[in-house]
Amino acid sequence: MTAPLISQTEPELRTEATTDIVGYRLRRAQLSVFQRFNAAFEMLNLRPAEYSVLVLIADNPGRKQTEIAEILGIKRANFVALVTGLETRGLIERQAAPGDRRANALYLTADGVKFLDEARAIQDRFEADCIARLGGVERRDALLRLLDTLC
Amino acid sequence: MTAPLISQTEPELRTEATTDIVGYRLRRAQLSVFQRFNAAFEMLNLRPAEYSVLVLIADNPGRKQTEIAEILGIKRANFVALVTGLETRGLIERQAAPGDRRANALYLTADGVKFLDEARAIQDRFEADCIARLGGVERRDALLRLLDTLC
DNA sequence: TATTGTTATACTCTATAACTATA
DNA sequence: TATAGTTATAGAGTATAACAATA
Repeated sequence: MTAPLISQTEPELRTEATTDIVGYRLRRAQLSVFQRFNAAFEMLNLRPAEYSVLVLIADNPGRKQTEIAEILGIKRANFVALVTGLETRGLIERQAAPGDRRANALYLTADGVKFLDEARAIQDRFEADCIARLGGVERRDALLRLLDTLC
Repeated sequence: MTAPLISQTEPELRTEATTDIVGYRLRRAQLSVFQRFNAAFEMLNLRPAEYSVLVLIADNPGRKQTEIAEILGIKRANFVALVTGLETRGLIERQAAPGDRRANALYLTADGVKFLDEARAIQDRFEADCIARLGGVERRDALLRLLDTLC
């Protein structure tokens, strides 16, 4: 019922004032999910942001770098290295944007399409695991709605 | 009902495949909450991790550096600079730990206690704002439960 | 031998300023 | 003059290895 007055092992720390806080729990959950994501994508050597970029390019071929970066909240200066990395791996291409010679239009390569097929399969399994942990699709949707109110 | 076949402004990007994902929404919500936290604590010049450290020391005076660091998931090597920063500001003290001359026992100073009073007041208002955004304490609790399943 | 605090180091992510070529 | 991409740079946060003092 109550804690023993004298603990024989290490006395527990009082953590409620720090841990019963929305921001703290959000951070811990996000770190945990990203760690599992990185483990799942270790063989593909793909970061969460890189996965998002590939999917966005696949679903919106020919868009400019800045457009893709903006959606993900990545500064265009920091987006350069990310795009260069994916291009060096042969997954995407920078092409001349029609009508604006300053801009790069982004496209998946054939290798990028194949690679993304694998990545999407892994992500689908990963998302299914998240949904299972949450206790079903309804609870996943409830979580997303709650998270949106915090943005 | 449906989108116009020809858009007169910028055609919208398809983002569902990236944005309807637990990890992505978690990251966006966490960044948003931390940005507001940092804005609220700008006048106190206090980071989220620093606030947590002060609260943990206040509620567990005399604990060793490693104990506090472990709870927050901070490597003890990285914890040194954080503790030194708070000590340099006169908010906490490293004292000799009784019974173990290797360890530092952490305590709030008198200034630290006063400072933490202010910080706690700000945090209480901040948490109340989070609860209001979420739509009440029940929904906040529901969110925390859902987040825990992901850890 | 193992642990505490520490230093050094490196890698990621993020933020800003400034340059170039185009618009 | 403004914008797209780029470079350089600096600051957080995080990770590992290694050392001295102590257990």
